[in-house]
Amino acid sequence: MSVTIKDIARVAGVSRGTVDRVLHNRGGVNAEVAAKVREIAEDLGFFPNRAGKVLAALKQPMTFACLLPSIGNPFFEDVIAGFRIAERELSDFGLSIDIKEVKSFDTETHVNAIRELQEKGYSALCITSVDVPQVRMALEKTIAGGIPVVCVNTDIPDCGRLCYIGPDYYHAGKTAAGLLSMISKDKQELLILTGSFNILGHNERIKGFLQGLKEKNVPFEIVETKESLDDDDLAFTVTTQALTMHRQINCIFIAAAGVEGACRAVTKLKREGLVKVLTFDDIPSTKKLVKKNIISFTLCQNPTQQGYQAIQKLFAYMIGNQKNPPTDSITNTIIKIRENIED
Amino acid sequence: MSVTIKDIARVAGVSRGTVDRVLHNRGGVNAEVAAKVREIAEDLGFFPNRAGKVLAALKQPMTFACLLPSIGNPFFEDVIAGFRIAERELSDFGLSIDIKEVKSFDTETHVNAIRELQEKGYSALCITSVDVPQVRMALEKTIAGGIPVVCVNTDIPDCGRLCYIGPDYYHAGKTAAGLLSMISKDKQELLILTGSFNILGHNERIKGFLQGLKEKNVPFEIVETKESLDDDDLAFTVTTQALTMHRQINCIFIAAAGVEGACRAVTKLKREGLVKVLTFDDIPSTKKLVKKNIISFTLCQNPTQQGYQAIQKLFAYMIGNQKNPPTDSITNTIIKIRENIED
DNA sequence: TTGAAAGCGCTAACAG
DNA sequence: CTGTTAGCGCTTTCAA
Repeated sequence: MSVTIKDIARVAGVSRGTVDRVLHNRGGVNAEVAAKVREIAEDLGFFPNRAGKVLAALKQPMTFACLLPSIGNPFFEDVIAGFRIAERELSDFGLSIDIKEVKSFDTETHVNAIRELQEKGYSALCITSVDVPQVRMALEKTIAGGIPVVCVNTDIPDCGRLCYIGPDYYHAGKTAAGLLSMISKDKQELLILTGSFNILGHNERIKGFLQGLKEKNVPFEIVETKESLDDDDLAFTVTTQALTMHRQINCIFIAAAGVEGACRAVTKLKREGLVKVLTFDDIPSTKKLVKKNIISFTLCQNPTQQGYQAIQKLFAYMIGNQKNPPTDSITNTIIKIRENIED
Repeated sequence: MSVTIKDIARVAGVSRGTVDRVLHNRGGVNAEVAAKVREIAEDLGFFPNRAGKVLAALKQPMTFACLLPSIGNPFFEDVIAGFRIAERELSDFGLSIDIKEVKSFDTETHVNAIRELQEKGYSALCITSVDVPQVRMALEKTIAGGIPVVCVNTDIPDCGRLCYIGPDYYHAGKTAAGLLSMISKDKQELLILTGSFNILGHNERIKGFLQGLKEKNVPFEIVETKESLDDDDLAFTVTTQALTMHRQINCIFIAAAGVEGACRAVTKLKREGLVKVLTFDDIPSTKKLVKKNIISFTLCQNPTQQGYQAIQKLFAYMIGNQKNPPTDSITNTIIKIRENIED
């Protein structure tokens, strides 16, 4: 049995209330007494018991708010699923979760959403947003107001967030290059399709991909680079144009959404098998295309784990689990081909 | 705030003690009263609060025993790491873990180990063993004696175990075939290296691999099939022999341990690049060989997760988390190449 | 500035 | 057969 505040109180010759006050820096304790208590706690190797804390905390239930640019983006469904799993597991520890969904990565929308959540008095925030000054400032203010924040899927460094849970985009791009170098030794005539030139993650994937090709000595040429704005119809249009104009294209690297649209163009032009398609994530439409062999492989980032871990880490922090202080958690780059796409 | 036994007691007009007795089928309660309590609990949607249970359970701390054939097999180090992570997380819920390591899959050793653990009075067992009648009987007896059992990594069905946590070996073999079909269209002249013809998992991997090749219409011939007994030196010997006798071999499928030995043979005979090597798991020596491009890819099964989940599930069951009754959990088939081997 | 006590939800020991 | 009570570790409130 491990050491409790009761033990500390006994050894220090004070009451449990006093120990509690000291350990939470709640003030109103004689400095000498406080020092003594702290020393004893240290000596005895005291760690608060989570079960006790949780039980006591039940009187003031917690609610976390999650902000996601998920409207119209199926990718986030799995992140939300992760949130919900964690919520269910932690529900009888007094936790509940509200999810605020917005459309797109528009700065103003995000800033407003963050303000709104701050004002509503949530216990903590879990957000996917954009790393721009306005958002960062809004977050800094929230955090200064005592509301901890974790970033999921997209990091916003230097705003005082607790930690980041999500993928390493650059590395994922590089892995795509590694795999491509295994499945083909030909010169790669590339069509690069990105969501937006303004989104860091997409750019990082492309950078990693090109760097990986260089390191692997894969001969390649970038025939075209296009934005899809994560829209399937636009992706269809630009892909059709590119494939028609440049018959030599034999590989499409899709750094973002728009996968279904681009693949529609490939099949419409009857280029299946002639053009390799490399993608990210495994939303339902992408899964289907992997199964149909239109997509060679897709690199996934464990969205459900991201959501799950974010909530768990936040909760552990709130409850004061000092054994595991929050640290960044980079999700693995998971290679999926036809055979393991349903895992 | 959710419904508690206190609520049930109040509504039923009985004491909390009685409710507790009914809910735990501990007997000694008037049948009518019991029925009424049960009905009310059902109506109110009662789920016991884990924090409360855990706190009360602290008076009788639990110890789980884990049985692993891990001596001399580095694969299990990650499984053990998973055990330890779970133990740390659950330590202030009163859990501790003892690990019993044995060498090899010898039946008698396992039966004796199981008997020993049973007699030592552990709260529950978490085992990796062999699916043979003697072991199954030993487990049935343990379970009948009230000690729940989960199987990790290797299943032993029909013995009354709570659940299985581990890979789908057949499926992993099939995935290897899928990947191979992507990286090479040539006829595959195969050397198949297995650990033992008696170990189900190894056989399943081979079956899945061959079935996968057929489905993908990959032309192939099995030049040789050899046992390594999971021993690197033996693997080196048989691989050297096979590669020397049959110069046409261009692909080695290693269904078990012995990876380092087989690869040593490949480099010694200067066949790197000419012979593709396909392996499973990512023990340190395998990682190195993937980085050196000797191994084309290796298929992993998340051993750390296996260990972690096994303990978590067992604990959840013991504490009576009725929201998630224990179910099998098949770990993903994780493809690792040079670029993501360090994930 | 400090102590004492109540209570979070549950279990178990003891009375009756 | 059933109720009462104490207590798991912690927080919080009320007194002093």
